[in-house]
Amino acid sequence: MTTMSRKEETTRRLATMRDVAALAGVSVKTVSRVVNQESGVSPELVERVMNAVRLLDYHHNTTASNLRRADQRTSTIGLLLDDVSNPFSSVLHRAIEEVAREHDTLLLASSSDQDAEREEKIALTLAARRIDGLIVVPTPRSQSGLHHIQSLGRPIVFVDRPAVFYDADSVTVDNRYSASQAVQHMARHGHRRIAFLGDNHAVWTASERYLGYVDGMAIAGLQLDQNIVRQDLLNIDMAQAAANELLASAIPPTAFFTGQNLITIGTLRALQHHQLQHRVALVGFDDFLLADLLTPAITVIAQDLAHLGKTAAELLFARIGGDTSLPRRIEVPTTLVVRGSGEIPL
Amino acid sequence: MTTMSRKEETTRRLATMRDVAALAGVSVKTVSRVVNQESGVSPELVERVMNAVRLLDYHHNTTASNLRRADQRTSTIGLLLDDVSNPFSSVLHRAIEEVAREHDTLLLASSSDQDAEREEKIALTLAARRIDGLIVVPTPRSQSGLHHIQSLGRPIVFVDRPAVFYDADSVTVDNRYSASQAVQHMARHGHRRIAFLGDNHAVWTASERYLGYVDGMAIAGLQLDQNIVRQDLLNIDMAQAAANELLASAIPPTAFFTGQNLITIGTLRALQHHQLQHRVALVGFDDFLLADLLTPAITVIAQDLAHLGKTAAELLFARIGGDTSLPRRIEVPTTLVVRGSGEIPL
DNA sequence: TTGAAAGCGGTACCAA
DNA sequence: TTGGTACCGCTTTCAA
Repeated sequence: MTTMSRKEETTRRLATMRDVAALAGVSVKTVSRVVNQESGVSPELVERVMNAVRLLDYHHNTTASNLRRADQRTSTIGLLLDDVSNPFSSVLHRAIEEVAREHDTLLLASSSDQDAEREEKIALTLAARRIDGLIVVPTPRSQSGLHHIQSLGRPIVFVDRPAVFYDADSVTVDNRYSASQAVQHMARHGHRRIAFLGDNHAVWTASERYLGYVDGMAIAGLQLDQNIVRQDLLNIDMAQAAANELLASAIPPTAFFTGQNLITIGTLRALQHHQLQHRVALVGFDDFLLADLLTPAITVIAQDLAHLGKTAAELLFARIGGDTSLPRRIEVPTTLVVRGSGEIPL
Repeated sequence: MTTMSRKEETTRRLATMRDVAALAGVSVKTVSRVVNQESGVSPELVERVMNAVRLLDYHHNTTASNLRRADQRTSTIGLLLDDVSNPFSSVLHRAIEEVAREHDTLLLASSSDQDAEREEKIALTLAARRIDGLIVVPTPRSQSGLHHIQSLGRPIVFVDRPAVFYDADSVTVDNRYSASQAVQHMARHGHRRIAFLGDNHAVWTASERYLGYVDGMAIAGLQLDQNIVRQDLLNIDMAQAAANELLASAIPPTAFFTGQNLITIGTLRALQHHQLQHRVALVGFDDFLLADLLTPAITVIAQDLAHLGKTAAELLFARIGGDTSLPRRIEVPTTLVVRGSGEIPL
């Protein structure tokens, strides 16, 4: 294995099929056949071509190949997430990657930061790269940007939030039902004054979870009190502040339902600050690492992200493969994971 | 905004520059100029071309464009991580994405699962796509696979672990020094019997951290005892079992230095199981969400992953931009975050 | 079984 | 300022 100097490498032109053909003394078409492992080439020629490939360190050029190819596939799909670094997105990413690998497909992953403008810009460059399809967690004001992909005729599957196009697929969880279950769970342990702390209400999941909270309160026969409802909490600190404020109020809640990961953590901080973590009940939406190691351990509604991602990816590849059946709206189930914090009695 | 039926879309051929040129009544070259925002086209023609673009819903084809382009850039870089879903990888991913965005470059991200064979396969398909460069967290037995990228003349930057090519750049943290600091920190609080729990010793970071542990013990004047050293702990459960065993032994350690995230968590579980979390000291390598919310809060050596990723990405883009200076081995500093668990006295 | 020539959708080069 | 033509590296088509 000889390693060349950087200069030599960048100077030298990469070997093409033409070069390989010349060295092997065959036509370009024959090289193409061998490289693509097509049948019907004599073993002798295969041998000669392969030798030339090794000698010249030839590397196939997918880009050029795709240009002329009949199916126009790039073996690449786009993945547009809120933020590749948050646990929700990255676990989803991994599940999708596994399915993609089975289809010999690579992922162009990007973070939209829930910004529709950024989403559109990314969609445009993905369209220019002629991706085979897109899996997207849409931003609240999505819509127009993703149209670039659709007008290419490439399928889109929406994840975590419903499709913004009537003819696209989506895979979500039943946020509303799950949330109502969480509230009823605490009501069953005697709580009547259950607070709701929620994310940006413009986000579909957040509003659905709020509706579920309302449902749950109604089903349990409890009075809704807007004084113990706080929405649009965008980070840990805001959640912590909101929880602190409620805990310090005249008639504090005896239980909390938190609509998202970071909000649960912020609430936890507030409870610890007031030394109330063993007296006030808490159920959070979304599981998180170490939830079982805290004292008390945290009861949560867990989404099966691996399932969510796998389902979305399989749906996308079915579409890429030519499945033209009616658009589907798939809902994957959640699980109430009982660990302690949600079972603290009144 | 009209939405077409799926059938119509897949049937219809996508508009090309030729189509746009025909409709606008100009040459293809003029369309190319307008689309690429080159100067020197009369405003009137720009207008006509843009109208045709909109009318035909023309989308530029990067793939075809790159084929003839002089610089042969694909505006895509590869990112090869252990596992896109683990927090370490995904935070790194995000930091790199930010820098890439400034260069209008997309990321093809993949998980190697520390498997050299998988790494090679991915490297090969990335090479075929003619990525502009690669950022990689190499697998323990890397080497040959990544050669595919190098022989293309594309730069590689190694992250978290040293370069396997003498002429490539790397960005790491000083694992050995940091680990020795952690050990000395606990020694300063009176501990003499400090256990080491480590990851797969074939992984460079793991072995460096073990060496740092040895250094730290020596500097603190403490005796090394292999009975309280456990390596090759590959997951939370193995770490938990190892810690349990040590805690139940005749002369248990009074402090633990854990070489990695999941090992810290496994050890934590064991300590909680034995109700020893307030009596046995613990410092872990790598910070993690909620480390500050546990009781006691966990003292850790934190890596600045955003800094690590940003540095690697900037280095890569410098190389892509033509920087041919000598290979660099950059080390970014770590921080000892004091939170409680590491300061439990003997 | 093998190869020659045309063409995929653009850009480079040079002439008008 | 605008356009014609060759050509990027590969696949397709069709003939030998």
